[in-house]
Amino acid sequence: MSKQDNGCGPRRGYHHGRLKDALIEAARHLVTERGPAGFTLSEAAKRVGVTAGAPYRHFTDRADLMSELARRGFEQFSQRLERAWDEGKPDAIAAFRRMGGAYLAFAREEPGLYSAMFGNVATLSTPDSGAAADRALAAIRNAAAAILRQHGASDAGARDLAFQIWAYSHGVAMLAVSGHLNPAHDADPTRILEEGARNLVEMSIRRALAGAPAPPPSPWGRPAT
Amino acid sequence: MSKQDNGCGPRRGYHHGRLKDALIEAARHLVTERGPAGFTLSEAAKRVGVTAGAPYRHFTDRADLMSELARRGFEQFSQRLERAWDEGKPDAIAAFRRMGGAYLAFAREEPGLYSAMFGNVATLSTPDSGAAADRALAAIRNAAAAILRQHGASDAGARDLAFQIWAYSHGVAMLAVSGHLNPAHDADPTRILEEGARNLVEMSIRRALAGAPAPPPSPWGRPAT
DNA sequence: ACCTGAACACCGTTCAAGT
DNA sequence: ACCTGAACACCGTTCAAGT
Repeated sequence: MSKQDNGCGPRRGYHHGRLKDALIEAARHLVTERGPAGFTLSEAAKRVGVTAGAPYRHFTDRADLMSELARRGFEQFSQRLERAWDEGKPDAIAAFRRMGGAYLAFAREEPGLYSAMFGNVATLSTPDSGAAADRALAAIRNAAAAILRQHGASDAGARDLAFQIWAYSHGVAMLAVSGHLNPAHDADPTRILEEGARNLVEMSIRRALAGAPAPPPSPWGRPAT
Repeated sequence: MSKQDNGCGPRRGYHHGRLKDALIEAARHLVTERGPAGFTLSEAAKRVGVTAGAPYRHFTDRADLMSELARRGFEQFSQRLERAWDEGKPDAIAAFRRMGGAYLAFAREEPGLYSAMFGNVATLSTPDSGAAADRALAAIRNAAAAILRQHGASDAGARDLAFQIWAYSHGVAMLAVSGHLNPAHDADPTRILEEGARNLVEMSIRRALAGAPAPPPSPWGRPAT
């Protein structure tokens, strides 16, 4: 690897060497700077010093590159969630709160990447990126099950709790990233996420301990007696 | 209005007459068919039988049209939420559940429009569309306050509950629309929304009745005793 | 006041030709 | 095997010119 560069910036020789990685890296930067819609294949190619047609040797089209970017995003995302969880130490509740913080932090640090990951259906519905997304959900489900068990409840409701926590985190993250939830308006995303997640978890524990894993569709407001 | 058409399809005379409305209507269809990213100013112009430059007599640019589309979307959205709420009849809980159903139904019936509304920050951050969005949130907050009051609690926590419900509904709606939450995978969006929203509401009532409107940041899992 | 027509820069994509 | 160069259709945007 004497004639090729480090993957960032134009290269010298005729062949690039690591064009695929370099393009994805450039795409990540573009998406961070200008959002998923602002990303352009041509500009990514130009940034790594290559012609507009060159990417088609490595990706079938623009959507394919986006999908690969999303896949890597999900992989990184899952790792950060798992690291924050840290096997549930020192206890499931504390670890779970850390994971919630990591979720929101990722979305806010990389809003473009996060939007690309969860943006369009078609963009990321390749099998690979789907599997990576599943891993993130699995991390949440794993944590939910640990919390229920630690509180002496059956973890039968872990799946539902995980979906609730995921949807809630996603909603808070998206609203925060899109500016609908601003601290100035007395709506600090971190606080909203913490309190709502706590409510979902606590209620889930209560129901599990009450022995009604799937309460029938009755009018709510008070627990089914 | 003898020489102009009904706003859909090509017109006959030199002047269109209702170009602005016709363009927005065409945009709505395009966004429904192909998503917010698939919408093209040129095609909208072509569909209503006008040159590509004509829209610039009514909109400053593509983003301006999108913003106006989002504004109308929010207006419609707010109306549907308010209609579903129906002044809280017959009781706040039942009305609230109806509103949740209306929320999800809107997002699923008009996924493109919903994505456009909540998609990009810059796209809809005009004052007008912001105000329309606020109206939707106000409807939710109003319902939250009614629920708390009906249960003999102070409505001081209505604002927080509204944000929680909104974020949760948004998360479920987005995951459902983007295909991450599919019924086949044992994750029916309607059920997830119902159960989670119920948990948030019930927990909020419990806390309000316990007299702790804003619990301090203590490790959760059990209510602050 | 409202729209056309032509123009410009830019983008996605293809493909024969170069290394 | 990998990239260039030229080409095509398309898009956003501008603007002088038409009605």
